[in-house]
Amino acid sequence: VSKPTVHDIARAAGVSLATVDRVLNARQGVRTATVERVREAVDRLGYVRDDTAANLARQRSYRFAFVLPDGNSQFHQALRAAVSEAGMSAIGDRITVTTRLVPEGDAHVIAAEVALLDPERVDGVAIMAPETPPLRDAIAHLKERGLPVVAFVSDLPNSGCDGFVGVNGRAAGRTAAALLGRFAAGSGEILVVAGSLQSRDSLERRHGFDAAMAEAFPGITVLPTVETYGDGDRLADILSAQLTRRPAIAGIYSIATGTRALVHAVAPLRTAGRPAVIVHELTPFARTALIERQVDAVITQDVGHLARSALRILRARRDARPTIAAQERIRIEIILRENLP
Amino acid sequence: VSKPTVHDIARAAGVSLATVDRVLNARQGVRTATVERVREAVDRLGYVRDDTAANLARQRSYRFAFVLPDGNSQFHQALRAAVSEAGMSAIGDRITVTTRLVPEGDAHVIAAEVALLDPERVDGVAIMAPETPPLRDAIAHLKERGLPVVAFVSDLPNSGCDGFVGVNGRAAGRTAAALLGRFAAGSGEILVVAGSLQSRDSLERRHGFDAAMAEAFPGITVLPTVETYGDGDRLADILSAQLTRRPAIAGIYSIATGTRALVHAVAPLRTAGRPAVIVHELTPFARTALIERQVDAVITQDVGHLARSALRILRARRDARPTIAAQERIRIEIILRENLP
DNA sequence: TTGTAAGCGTTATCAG
DNA sequence: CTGATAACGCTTACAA
Repeated sequence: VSKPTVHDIARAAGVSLATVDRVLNARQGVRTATVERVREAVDRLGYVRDDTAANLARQRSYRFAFVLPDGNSQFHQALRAAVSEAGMSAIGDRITVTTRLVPEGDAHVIAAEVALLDPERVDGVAIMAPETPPLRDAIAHLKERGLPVVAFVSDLPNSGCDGFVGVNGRAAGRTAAALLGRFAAGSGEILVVAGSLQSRDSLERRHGFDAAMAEAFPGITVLPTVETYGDGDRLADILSAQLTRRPAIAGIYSIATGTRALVHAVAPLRTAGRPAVIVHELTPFARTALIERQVDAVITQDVGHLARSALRILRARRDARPTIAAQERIRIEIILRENLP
Repeated sequence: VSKPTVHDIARAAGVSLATVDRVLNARQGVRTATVERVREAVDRLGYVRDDTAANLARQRSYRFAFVLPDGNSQFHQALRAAVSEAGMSAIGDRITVTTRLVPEGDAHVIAAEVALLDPERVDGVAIMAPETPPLRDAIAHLKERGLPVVAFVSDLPNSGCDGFVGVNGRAAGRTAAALLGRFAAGSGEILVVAGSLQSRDSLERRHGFDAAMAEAFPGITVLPTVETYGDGDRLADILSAQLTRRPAIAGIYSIATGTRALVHAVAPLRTAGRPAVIVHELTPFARTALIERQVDAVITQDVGHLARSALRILRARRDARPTIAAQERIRIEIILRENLP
């Protein structure tokens, strides 16, 4: 009662191993009648390909390149660490990962770096970068050469990528709103703070946040975004001014980078957990802030999951196989002090 | 520059394949000097064994058995579906999964079923059942025969299992408390409802819930548990009586089974989302209730992740390999309407 | 104590 | 269009 192999199929269908292999891998050059005969044998015997044997024979190796921003925020660091770790533990599966760091804002340098990827030496690419015309061109160029490309963390909806590994920004913003609206008991004012509001991600979050607030918490007023441009002192000044001048402020939402400065500025002004504070990305800093009750909730995504998922998708694309959708969907996670992993 | 193989090692050490295999697998019958020579070659060339090839040659297959309760709640159904699905997609990795359903409460029948598992025909076992003396004995018996056993969903801390795949019940209860306390704005009364409060899981959740409430929300009173024993009408009566008699009720926590009856009873009595309702396990029913705003949050665990993790751990144990701890940690997930997967 | 050779279940390269 | 036949990297009788 052991599992049927290609030999069994070949015998049952009265053909050779090679022919079985051809229909199994949808190669051409087989008569339709023969294809049918093999197909029939396959599902009569309940054949399933042994992937480990297949991989062994295929001798295929997967060289994947990640293009990541060189930013030195804790989130960026965690992301790079996760990619590198996923790469390490995937080496047993014949996959090797290389990472190219690119300057965060420079569209041309990024595009140039992507264009530099040699389809002879790379089997797939994951890119985390803002979508720009030069980048689109560079990606199109890679795809012409048959390279699978996935958007990583930030979506690239108009670049014809083979997939997006990350979360929906609007939904993430909506989630923050639902939580903060309740934490603020449905009334008062909300301060939204951003290191800078340039990125598409922040904008999407902001849209989702505003929409959900308007729908579910009409009693809440969301104030215009405070942008800090990385200036911690300026932020501290603004915040203390706002918080004393506007006693109705019931919640603060750190929508993008700059969480650290924000928390440092707000923490000394909080009393009995008010105003409520919600931030993005479970970095070491955010974890500490959660434990010390300086932050009430963190909306995050699992960087390990992101990295492993990108690898699985690239490999599947490379093998022209489908992926398990449910396993690859990245969750928008809500972390409180109590369910900290 | 390709990865070295046993052949390379054999050549470098001036011995045969078989000898290399012997020292690689720590088999005896090799002169110490030879062992040394091979060892030297191994780490000079940086050899790492190709596990898939090894498993292929070894013809190793993994037959894993899941012992699951036959309960017909949606959570139980989802769990069984997830196990079966994980089994399906693991068959390419030489893993075959069988499931034995056991009556939920009957310690002796469960133990008997576990004792029935034949170490000749099964390579590992995952068990979801309450911990009882007969079950402990049955597990001890399996482990004597060298079978890996993991506790699934419910921990079996005193049975000497090789691992636990699931979440910490106290932490789950704490999470519910943190959320419900805030949703209730920190004051008022909380009703805790349970289909029945027998199970260890419910007790752990309740302990965590009470502890976290007392710590963080002194202004909240948690009322004694209402047990319903599956009687929906009785529950509806109790709830409507309580809710009219006690206007201070600000939140309801469905701690275990019986969510369905609870939501049906409470929904018509809710106004403007008060009292807040939190339940466990993201079943199809809970999902609908979330969407229709009859429930405010669901504390859950990913059943697909549970099943796949159990499989990975059993396989690793069987191969005497370590597991990636971070990947196997099951998260306590908080699901709102906005971050519904 | 060591070596030889035949697999494991696929895929790939040739001829026919 | 189809079929032998040789890999892939490792394990494992069986011999020496």
